[in-house]
Amino acid sequence: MKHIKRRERESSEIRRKIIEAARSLFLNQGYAEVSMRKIADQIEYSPTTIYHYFANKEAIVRELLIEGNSMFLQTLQQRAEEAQAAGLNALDVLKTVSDAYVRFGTANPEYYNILFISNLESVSLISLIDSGRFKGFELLESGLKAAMNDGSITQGDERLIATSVWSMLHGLTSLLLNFDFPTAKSNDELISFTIDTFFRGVSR
Amino acid sequence: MKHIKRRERESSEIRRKIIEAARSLFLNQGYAEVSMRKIADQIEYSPTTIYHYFANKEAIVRELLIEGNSMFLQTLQQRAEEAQAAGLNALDVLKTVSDAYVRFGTANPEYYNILFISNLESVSLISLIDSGRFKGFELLESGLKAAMNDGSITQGDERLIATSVWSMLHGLTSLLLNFDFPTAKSNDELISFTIDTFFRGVSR
Amino acid sequence: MKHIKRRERESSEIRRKIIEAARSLFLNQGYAEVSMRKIADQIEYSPTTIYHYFANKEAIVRELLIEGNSMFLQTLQQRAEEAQAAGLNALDVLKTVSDAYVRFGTANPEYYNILFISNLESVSLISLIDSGRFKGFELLESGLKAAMNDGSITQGDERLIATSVWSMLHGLTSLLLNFDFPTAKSNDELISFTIDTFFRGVSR
Amino acid sequence: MKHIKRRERESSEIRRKIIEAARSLFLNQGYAEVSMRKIADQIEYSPTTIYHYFANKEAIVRELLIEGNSMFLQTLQQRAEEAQAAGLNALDVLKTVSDAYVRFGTANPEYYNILFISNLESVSLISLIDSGRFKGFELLESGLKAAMNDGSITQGDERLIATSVWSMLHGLTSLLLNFDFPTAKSNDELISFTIDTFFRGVSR
DNA sequence: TATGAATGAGGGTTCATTCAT
DNA sequence: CATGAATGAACCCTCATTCAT
Repeated sequence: MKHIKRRERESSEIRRKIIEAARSLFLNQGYAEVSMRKIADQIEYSPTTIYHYFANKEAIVRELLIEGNSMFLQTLQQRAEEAQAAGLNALDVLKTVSDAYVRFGTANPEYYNILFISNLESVSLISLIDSGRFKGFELLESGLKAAMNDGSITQGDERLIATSVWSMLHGLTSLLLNFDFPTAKSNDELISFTIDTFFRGVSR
Repeated sequence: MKHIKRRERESSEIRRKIIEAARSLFLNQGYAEVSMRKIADQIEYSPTTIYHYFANKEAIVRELLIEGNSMFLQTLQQRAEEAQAAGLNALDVLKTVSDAYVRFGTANPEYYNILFISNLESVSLISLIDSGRFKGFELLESGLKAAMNDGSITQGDERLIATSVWSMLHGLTSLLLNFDFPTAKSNDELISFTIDTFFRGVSR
Repeated sequence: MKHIKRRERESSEIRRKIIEAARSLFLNQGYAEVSMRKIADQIEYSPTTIYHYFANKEAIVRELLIEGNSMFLQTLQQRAEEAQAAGLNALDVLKTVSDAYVRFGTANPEYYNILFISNLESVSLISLIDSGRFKGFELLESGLKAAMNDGSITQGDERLIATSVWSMLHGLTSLLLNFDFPTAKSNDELISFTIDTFFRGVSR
Repeated sequence: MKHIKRRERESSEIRRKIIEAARSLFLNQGYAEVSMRKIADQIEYSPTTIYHYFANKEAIVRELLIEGNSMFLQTLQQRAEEAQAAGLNALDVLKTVSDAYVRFGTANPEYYNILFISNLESVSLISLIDSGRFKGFELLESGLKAAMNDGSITQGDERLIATSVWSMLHGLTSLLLNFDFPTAKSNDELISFTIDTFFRGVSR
């Protein structure tokens, strides 16, 4: 009985509305500035109603975080597989994934920001350790290892290099999200130039 | 308030205390979590007193932003001059400045975060356009131009490259600030590895 | 609700569950801290369901009060009868009942507290006048009369003496319930000492 | 400077009003039913104002508790001293103090209830251990010891006897507070009868 | 029968801010 | 110059309860 209850509630339309409202509000105003009332107002329900679907404010962000993380990871993995299927070499696969990282972040600012801004104790803990923010990291590490093995990049500590790559990608994404650069064209250029430059730096 | 000269007010000791308390609180708790009362408590004055020195909460952040920006720029410029005085070539000067960027950011998280996190309408606007966050950028651009001229890096659009460098540096700083990496030693490694890698990518 | 006979509803299993959950919750958390939702959660039904069986929160307490009162009375009567059957004299019967009073109270804190703490207007009114909290009192009065008649205690206003005994017993119970006294052994000692002392005071 | 601030605030008239309003509300409605808003309404100030004088709701009860406790103790001590000064023997002093206990409780129901009902973690802890609810108890113990020494009551474990006396007194007070007994006259009778009876039970 | 949906009222509390002194 | 007093608005959240199904 409980399962039915839960499933029904999880697929509820209102639940969806709440999540969507929250996503857009969190994006535009930040976690602290978003109140349950604001979410309620946006979906035109009473604040109390929200508590039928989520235990508290944090639960909403947690859901968004998990959702965002899962989408993020899925996107990266898919792009990686496509690239491999297309016969790209390890280095080009890495570049493709890197590109996908930045593009996901800039295309889904609401998720990317939640993913990285969350100061929420429980959320951070869960997410960081548990919910696989590092699975994307592992993808990176294994990609690097493959590229080292096929000789396209120099040998080295793959954990260090992966962190370094991540820094670059996060910086790119973050800047693109937070500053208005002139044109979309220059964004593309910036992304590919930065990625190319970095990987040229570790290439043989 | 009327018969006090502006200079006097600005150099007041209490004003200093407010700024310092705010800086440390913003750092530890984030903008949204810091209240006027908390600042007042910390400096052991009444909340009202703060309003003698600042029109409102935002004015405090604005001041911090300006202060932080100025310190940031000064630090970068100083390091650049030192490096030039020491006879380093253009590329090494660039690397030195880059290193200084990350180190300032990680050593002064209170400023760096305010500089970049500010969702404050007026602050962001002012800061970006007005208060010269781009002066640091110009430093970068001119450094790159010099390196192109002396042939240590490849020719290219210096605006694009500067943005790219900035991305990398911001990503590094941001990650170092927001995640706990194992040891300080690995931080140093990460910084120099990333910077070296990037510049190797644009080197001849 | 209409086509169900009252008896059926009253003997429903869910009804029982509600009462039991409420009893234990009231005990552990106090009336004000217990919510319909908490009761519902405990029995794994929806809050709404409770309203099929009870008009409101107060009705639940009222029921508990009546139930507790009946159990209390029954226990006291049974002990009195047992004591008489065992051939104890009137004074010893009184002591036995007194002992039973305190033991019931400490063994069933959930009932005892509801019986005496209820600030609920309607509950208090009903209970005091209606629901026979005084039947226990009558038991006491008749026991005292018997002891006066057989000469084991001094003559006197039995209503006054009964109230006095009740005070003592309530005080004992209340203290034992609300304060943690060192050991169970000392509890027994305290009970028998107090009862003995009091009755020695009215003995011939 | 801080001391002045504090002293001024502690002697503030509004603070007094808050305490008085709270005292009467707590008495009539119980801790849980009393809200900051209700207190505020009663004194015709905004709820926020209360927070200028008390950190939170609990702090108000704590103050009442301490105040009540101190008054209670003082009353008992004073009566004990008076009795001794009047040349009463140890047993009569004990009876006088006992009488004073019940009379204080019934005359100050708001304090007595707070003193004994407080389920508040911190309040209970402090009060029970710290704030001297047991100082009254010590008074009792030393009174008993004196009476044992002068031979007016039987030898025995004074801790046990004191607890027993306390039970009786608390029971009396509690019943008198919670139930409406017919007349004031019978209250007096009940009190003296109960106390006399008990002490006759431990007399030689 | 039992429930999911929904809410208005109210809970304690914190906030930035104003104003008279 | 600094403050104490005061507040309205908002915060997250829980409550008992109703109603249609």
